[in-house]
Amino acid sequence: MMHPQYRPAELEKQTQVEWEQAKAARAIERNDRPKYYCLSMFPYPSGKLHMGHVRNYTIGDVLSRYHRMKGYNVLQPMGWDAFGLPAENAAIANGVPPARWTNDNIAYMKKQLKSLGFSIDWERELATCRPDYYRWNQWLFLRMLEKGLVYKTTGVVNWDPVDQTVLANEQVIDGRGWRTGALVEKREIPMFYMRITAYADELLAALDNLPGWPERVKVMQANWIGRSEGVEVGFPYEDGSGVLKAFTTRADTLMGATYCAVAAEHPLAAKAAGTNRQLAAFVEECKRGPVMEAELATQDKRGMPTGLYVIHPLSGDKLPVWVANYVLMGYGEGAVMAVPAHDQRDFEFAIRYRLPIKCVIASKTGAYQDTVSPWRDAYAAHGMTVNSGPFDGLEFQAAVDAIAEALERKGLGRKRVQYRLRDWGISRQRYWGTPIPLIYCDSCGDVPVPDRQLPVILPEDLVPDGSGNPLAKTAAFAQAHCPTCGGKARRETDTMDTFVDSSWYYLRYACPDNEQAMVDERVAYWMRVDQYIGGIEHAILHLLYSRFWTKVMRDLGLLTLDEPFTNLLTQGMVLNEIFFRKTDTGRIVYYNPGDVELVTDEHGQRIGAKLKADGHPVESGGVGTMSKSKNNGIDPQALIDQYGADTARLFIMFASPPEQSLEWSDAGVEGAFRFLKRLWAFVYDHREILERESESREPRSAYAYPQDWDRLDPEGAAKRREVHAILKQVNFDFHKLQFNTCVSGAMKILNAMHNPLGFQKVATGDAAYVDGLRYRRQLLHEAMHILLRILAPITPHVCFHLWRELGFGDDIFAAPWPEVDVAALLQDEIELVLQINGKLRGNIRVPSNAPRAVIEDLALTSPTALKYIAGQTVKKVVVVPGRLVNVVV
RNA sequence: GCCGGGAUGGCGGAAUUGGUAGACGCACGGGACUCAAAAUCCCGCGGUGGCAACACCAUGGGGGUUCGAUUCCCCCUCCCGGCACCA
Repeated sequence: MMHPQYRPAELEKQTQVEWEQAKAARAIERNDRPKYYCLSMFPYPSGKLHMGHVRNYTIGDVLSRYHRMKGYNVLQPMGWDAFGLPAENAAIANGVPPARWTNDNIAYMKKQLKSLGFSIDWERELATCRPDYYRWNQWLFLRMLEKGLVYKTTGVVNWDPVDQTVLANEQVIDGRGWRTGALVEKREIPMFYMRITAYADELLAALDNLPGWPERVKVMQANWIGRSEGVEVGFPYEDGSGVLKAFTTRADTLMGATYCAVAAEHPLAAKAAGTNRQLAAFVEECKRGPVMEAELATQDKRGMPTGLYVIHPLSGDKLPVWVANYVLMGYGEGAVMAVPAHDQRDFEFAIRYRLPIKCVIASKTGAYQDTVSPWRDAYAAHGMTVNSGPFDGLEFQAAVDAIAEALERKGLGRKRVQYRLRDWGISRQRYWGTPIPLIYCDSCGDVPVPDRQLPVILPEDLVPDGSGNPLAKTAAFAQAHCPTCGGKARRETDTMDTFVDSSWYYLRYACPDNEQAMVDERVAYWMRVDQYIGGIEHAILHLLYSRFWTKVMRDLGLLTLDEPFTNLLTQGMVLNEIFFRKTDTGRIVYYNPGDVELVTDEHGQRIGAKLKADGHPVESGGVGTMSKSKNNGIDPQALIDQYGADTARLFIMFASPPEQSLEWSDAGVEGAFRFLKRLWAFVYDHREILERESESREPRSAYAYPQDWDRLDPEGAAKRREVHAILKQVNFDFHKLQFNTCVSGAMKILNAMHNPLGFQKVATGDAAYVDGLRYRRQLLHEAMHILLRILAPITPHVCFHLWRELGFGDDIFAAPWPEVDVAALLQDEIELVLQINGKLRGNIRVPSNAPRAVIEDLALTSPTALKYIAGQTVKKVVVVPGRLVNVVV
């Protein structure tokens, strides 16, 4: 018996249990149909799902279910990005080991994901904090070490002197440690790096082979890699003891170089500081420097002479070498040739320290030649070389070529490509991560842990207290035997960056149970990921590292892929309004939108907002991403509890297209709920007709269109045309991933079915009427058949249930995707828009197959056209087939 | 500063990619049902003028191409995102 009311709570629960028992989402490798790997970025198990997760995974589930119905063999897996800092912070706060906190969170969030009805193959679940996963981080690390793709060198970290611990950038607030408030120092410690720069060229070039990625992500990656072509110039030291190397993209200005500048960390600076106390103090000050990158860009250009000189490679002039705070050690050679006339930074520096300025590039108008003064700027644009001896009179490229060639002849330079991208430092002085598999022996040195000793197990019972790394204090972990000599040795206590974990998890879903190998032939079956869905915040690092990792594994012979993700969808943020009040003391207090009521005028236009609790006004701070600090979050669980998963999914998919930001609206949620109630009530009201119609059909022909549709009455035929036109549009929109209009299409079909058996010509007892009724029932049956299927990926529970309730079949997700009956779209007569001079003036009806001349004739002789043409001559008639006629007079 | 993306009713958003601007939903107004309210259902709903038929205006602002522009081109304003002493 069908219940008259839509009651999502029990319906969804019951449906989920059935799906789980039937293993409906299980993915099995098979070759009888194309595969579709649909991947959503796995969550960090922070405690409970937030709205961003719900949106992300709803998009993934809609695509998965849609493709299943389209006949694809779909894999939709889920796992946990389970290592990382928050677990350690929770441990510090609550005294619970990170492992337990993490596992509890995973259990809770998994339950939440299930309650949303996502068709996830849980048999493939993985968590990066489990040894059977992270052992392969260690294993591949060792392979990369063997290949020279991992190396060890010193790196700079943020050091909290009170806690004696390393801080992540986000733990440094205004230059102080987040817990202790102590001034953070920069420290140099040995760290492991992955040589991502070796792949810079390929990572950049291959972006062109990713048509399924959003343009902005590709641009962001390209900027991050930051390729620039230039020339490396050697400036011999005055005493002949060596050469100072500098990289420049403006070799055409080399003849205008009047000094050289090096970074504070440059060896030359250290050398000069050895004999110069003042300089040593300055170098120290620069090294400490501002922590925030933004401050770096705004600070004054300052410097100090080293007292050392270099020789200009082409002119032979003697140039002073300065230490300057605007030169970065991390880019190029950590040294620049300074051309004040043609570089704004060098210009400001030269003005400040009264260094010579020499113009060697003339502007097109010749205006920028010799005149240089403190109140004008450097001329940084390209131009013609002047004052450059043998290189005079050349345009940019010619000048660069000539100068590079001259340098090369002297062995003091060559053309070179420089990248902004730096190698990836993966060492973290943290507990909750993958142990780096290395052992330090006093007699044998750095010894990699042999494969047979993998995994290096991370102890799970430690409780960090915020000071230092607990691994280092745990003898059972830190003490080890040297694999080579067997003597006493120390184990590496640093762990890996969690970006390592997420760089290859999508491969492991294909073979999570393989204990013998990192990947196997099932990876070849499922990869590449056909659709990847996640937040734009991962546009650079995660996606770049994953691409890098894939290429490394390819070069190690483990994969045959070049790229991991074919199509990428970056979903928009979930926003909500921000409400606040300023207290007397000027402090801002935020109020949750759920506790705020809008005040409207008599036209329903909002004029303000007030707090429900006290009725006093609150101010609106516009909309912003849902966050704890702004107190504008909506708990998905409360939403599911109140309305059910289908309503939550429907609202999220309907409110805006997936790539755009989504503004929360309680009224919108109500609207989505109302639609599902209306759908339920409609099915309830027509269930008997529909069931009877189902029974009258051969099961096999349930999806095929009968041949006798032409006996449908004209009004019914129009409705049927409308349904199929909507279906056509919905198919197009699903293909575009524009789900909001897919929902609107479903709504339109229900609206079109309003009063489905109503006739204009009511002739009771008339045989024609009875016959007509039969076709109307058939039309209703077909429309519901289509409606439920296009809505099923979005609101699976209710559609699954109604499908069965109406006797359409046992499992809607085993039904094929509905196809447009092109015959339904045909009409004898069509309506064209009639324009006069491009302005809409009316409509004309023409036979659908009318030739152009007939259409023109009908248009020109129509009463509307005659009225507007009156007395004027027709210059031209534009006919757009099937759309409009434009008469130009 | 450089790069990228936007701006459409009171609101979220449509417009088959150059062809009826405002689909669908929300909000609001009117009506039906009800003793009443909620729920539900029906009708209306960009602006201005008009009793009306209808006319004019309207896709951030200004110009252009075109029979026709939300869509293409140029300039400007504002908003969002990324990068940023990158030599």
